[in-house]
Amino acid sequence: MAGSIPRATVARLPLYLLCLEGMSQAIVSSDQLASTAGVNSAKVRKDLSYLSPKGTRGVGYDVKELKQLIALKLGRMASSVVAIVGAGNLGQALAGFEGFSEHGFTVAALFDTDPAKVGNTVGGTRIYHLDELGSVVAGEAITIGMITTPEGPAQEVADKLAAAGVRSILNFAPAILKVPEGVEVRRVDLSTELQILSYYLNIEKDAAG
Amino acid sequence: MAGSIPRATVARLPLYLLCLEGMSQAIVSSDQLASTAGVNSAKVRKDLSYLSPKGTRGVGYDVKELKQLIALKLGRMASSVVAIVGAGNLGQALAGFEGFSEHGFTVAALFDTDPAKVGNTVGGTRIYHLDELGSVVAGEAITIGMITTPEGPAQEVADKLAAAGVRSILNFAPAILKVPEGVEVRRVDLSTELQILSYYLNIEKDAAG
DNA sequence: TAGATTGTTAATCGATTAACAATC
DNA sequence: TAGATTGTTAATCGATTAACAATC
Repeated sequence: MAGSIPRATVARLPLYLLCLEGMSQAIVSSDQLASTAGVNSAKVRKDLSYLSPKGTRGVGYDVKELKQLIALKLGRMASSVVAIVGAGNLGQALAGFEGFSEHGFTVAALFDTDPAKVGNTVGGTRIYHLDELGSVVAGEAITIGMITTPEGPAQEVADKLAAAGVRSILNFAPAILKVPEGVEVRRVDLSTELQILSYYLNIEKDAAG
Repeated sequence: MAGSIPRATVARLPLYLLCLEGMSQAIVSSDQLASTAGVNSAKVRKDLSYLSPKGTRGVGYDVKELKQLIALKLGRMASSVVAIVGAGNLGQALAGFEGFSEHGFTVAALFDTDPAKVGNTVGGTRIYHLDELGSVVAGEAITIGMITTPEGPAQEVADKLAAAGVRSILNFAPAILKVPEGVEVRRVDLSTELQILSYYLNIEKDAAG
């Protein structure tokens, strides 16, 4: 079963893909990939073994084959359609982010409640009113939702996304969302990241001082 | 020594803080905090025990006291000064992100190489030329750098930040950065997050179909 | 005292990695 | 065959959590 890949391994697959994309060679060894990715080579081999063995002993892995295999496992072959809720600075920035299309994601719609924004387009993507969420999600076959609203409306937006059938949410709002069973939420909290950085900055100072 | 707090615990402290900030009550039990944060209550108690015991048996934790204690441990009492390199959509969005100032971070400068942007201000923050990085970092006492450039120049920017004495980098570019010993990098890769989401989206479909 | 909840121990779990047989 | 590197085992490590004595 596909679900038997450990979460830690799944989280590293995009990293390996990123490393492979920057390589010009045809064959790569686990040692090379490991040092590029900054991890242990045994870990690389173990991680890749979940994909079904694709390396050649004594030689290494075929870069092109490996890229396809990882992309396939990540479900990237069938392009996913994304909606962004919250057409503020961050939402608009994400709507224009080229990295998404490079990895098989299409931003099909932005949503907001501001009448001054609704109806406009950002980089070719139309801004709809939040009330239209249900019909647009269905019409555009949207499977991933990104929440870029402030903290206040985040939970309500999550509820609407879940009700519309969206099962994957990437949450940029500084809020802990309650969602029904079966909905996967990943939180990307910029101040959390900064606070973690800040902690290590300070213990370094302590150690030095 | 401060560094003896496990990395997994450090990564959860901002989450607890976020949960506590949303609470109106004066006292909270590990059970309540755990269910709000979505983790096990034994984990909460263990995590908090690294801060030095602050709870009262039979009662719980004082919310206000706990907030201050976590903030203190995270080094947030002394506000950190941030530079953002790359004044594109994402960089400008981050420069205007209120969440930073709410958590004791000040964005002191943006950097870019585009002559059309240099000299402008975004939400009160000035855009400098990348060549001025060294002097501005020193002058503004910048300790954290955020890289919001495309993949191409990301490594060069990291080199310049490290050379300027910045020891904490938050990297939004889809690139694996090589940095000197002692520099902490956290990568925030939006397509990585989407790919992980996409994986779980697909195994769910497999299980259902 | 009786009830509640912490702080901590010890068992468990899962992830990491050294080591090496398999094999190209 | 000799050299290299995979795939996998088994040991190790660190994080999680059930359980409970301590104690408010």
